[in-house]
Amino acid sequence: MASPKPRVCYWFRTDLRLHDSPALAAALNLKPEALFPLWCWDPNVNACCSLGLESGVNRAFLQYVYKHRVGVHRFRFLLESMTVLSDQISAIQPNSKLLVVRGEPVELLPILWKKWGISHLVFEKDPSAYGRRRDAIVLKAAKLANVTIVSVQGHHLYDPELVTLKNKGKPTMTITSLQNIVKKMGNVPKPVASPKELPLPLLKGSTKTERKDIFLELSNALRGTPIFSGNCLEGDTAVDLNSASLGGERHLPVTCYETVDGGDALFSVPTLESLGMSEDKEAKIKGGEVIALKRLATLCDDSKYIATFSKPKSSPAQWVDKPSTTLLSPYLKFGCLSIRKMWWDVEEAKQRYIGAKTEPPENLNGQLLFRDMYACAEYAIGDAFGKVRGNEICRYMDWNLPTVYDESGVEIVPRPPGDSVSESRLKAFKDGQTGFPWIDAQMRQLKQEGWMHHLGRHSVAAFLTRGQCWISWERGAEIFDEYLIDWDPCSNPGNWMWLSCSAFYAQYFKLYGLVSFPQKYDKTGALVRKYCPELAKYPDAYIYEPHKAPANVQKQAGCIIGTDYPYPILDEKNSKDENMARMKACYEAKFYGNSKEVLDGTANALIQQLHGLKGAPKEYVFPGSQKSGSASGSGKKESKTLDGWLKRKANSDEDGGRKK
DNA sequence: AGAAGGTTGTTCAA
DNA sequence: TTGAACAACCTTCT
Repeated sequence: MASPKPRVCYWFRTDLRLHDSPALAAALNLKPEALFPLWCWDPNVNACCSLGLESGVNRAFLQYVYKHRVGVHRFRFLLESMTVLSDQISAIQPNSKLLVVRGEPVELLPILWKKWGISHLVFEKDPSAYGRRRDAIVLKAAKLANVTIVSVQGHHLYDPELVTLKNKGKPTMTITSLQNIVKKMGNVPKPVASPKELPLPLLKGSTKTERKDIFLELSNALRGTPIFSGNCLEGDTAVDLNSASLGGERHLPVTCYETVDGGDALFSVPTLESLGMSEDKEAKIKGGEVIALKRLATLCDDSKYIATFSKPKSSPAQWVDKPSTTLLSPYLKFGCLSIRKMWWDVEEAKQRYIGAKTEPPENLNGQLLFRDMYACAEYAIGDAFGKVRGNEICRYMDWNLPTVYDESGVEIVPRPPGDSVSESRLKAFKDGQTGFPWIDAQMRQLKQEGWMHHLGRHSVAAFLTRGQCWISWERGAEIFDEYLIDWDPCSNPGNWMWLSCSAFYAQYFKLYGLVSFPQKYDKTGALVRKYCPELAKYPDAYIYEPHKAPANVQKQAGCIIGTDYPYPILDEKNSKDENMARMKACYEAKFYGNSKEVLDGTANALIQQLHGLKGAPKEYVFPGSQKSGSASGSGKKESKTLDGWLKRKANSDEDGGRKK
């Protein structure tokens, strides 16, 4: 007896493209009689599917949701990418498009399978810890529903699962070790052809031919499907999980979950307004496969640029309008651009160039290998990769503002405030108000554009953690998570651990200067002038340290430090010297995220015996500054500092007592 | 066990 | 422009 023809649901998550999609090719190889291109818009985290995150299947998972922050730029980029994808589908098959359903994947998919008569669910493998956990649940549901799941690697050069297997389950901690492993796995697979045609998303036995009728029929089949009740604004999860971190950016009512299929606009892509945010017309980095491919092609036309690219030499002092790097990371993140296509197009352009060429790890494809390295390390470590606690590769430091856990090891969300000096430094960092123009310009660009050059990320990450502020890298990673379009669950924590010398990198005596480093690339401070316009008229000599400018220079530049631009929040050199000693102590202590002393809360006391520093950092008052009228809020009263210190001390005593 | 290497520091002297 | 001192970390390879 011949088996019935497959009816395939293709679930888009990490792969918003049609070109070089091995998973989509696998779906079409099934020769399905119907193909449903699906996107599940998750109510708990909104963008969670694409972000490789867990949906709110139960309360334990919601813990993760609380921690997740998505700013307006990433939402916008995602919606644009979905719209372009839908248009690309319609360009091949005018009577099909991206079918966006609003609801929990785990709840909605079984309903769709049944009502649309689906036999196969096909998707690109999501190797992140959360993706794996979500897909394991979907797999169970599929077994019950007798639906076959086909999952195909496509988000990385090599399958992190296979690399980890070859590495005996260990995380890849250096780029050379990754290179040695993948050398034995053969070449990066060549891109597969884009589909020329797509089957229609027709119900069983349907005779519909008109576009609108087809979608109406699909919608009618879903009639009576309960609207997902877990809207983040209701019930006992009554925290607007994203809005809380949007810094007031959300000011419209969230309406995107009022229907399962988008109502009259059948299966439409949600609008930014329906997420409670307003349209951003100034946005420079636009989503979608079409722009991604065009950008890659333009870059590859310049074979000299491709063949001689060297990351350490690319300038972090050039900004998003004319970056020294490719600006392709947002497209790789959402799968608008296939990483294998990029790899081979870059190789081809490199072949074309005559002359001295760069090689991995410094060259472009070397950068792609780093992305794989972090993905493989995350695969081996699992959930703990994105945090300190429980993370076996993450060296433990007695950071200020650590993530706080209750007695049973559950994260307390939202995080209780830490010492007031560190809290105000963290806020100044996030807002680009530290009084260090190089840091402030980078951070303001991040917030404004959703992007920062890789070496700029290095500068600000080192500054916030081991360099100056001694604030936990988890706080910095959260800010990046909120603002970066290209935020990735592997690369971002990985790089924060790198820069804070928690993992992957250990030469803590090498540190970026807040003046020397940017001066290497640009003595005129163009990036500062662009993103800190109040400093635009400062002479080059003071552009990276305006607080050193004499009063008459400040006056002439029309920007008085302490009034129009903040005093530095700390002394760069003093904090650097102190923190190097702290790093030495932490390295001596040899605690990791999974050490007993970390889990039982005794690690800090032991480390502090080694470096001799106790309590919260002292408020820094810029020498000669007036106590009043400070823009950065420096110049707080001494008693307040002492207050914070006492409070922290009381807290830590209590913690110690409780945990022993 | 010891040496070499590690994508991407700074400062100063020659 | 190049190289050494700074103070000395880690992982990987032999």
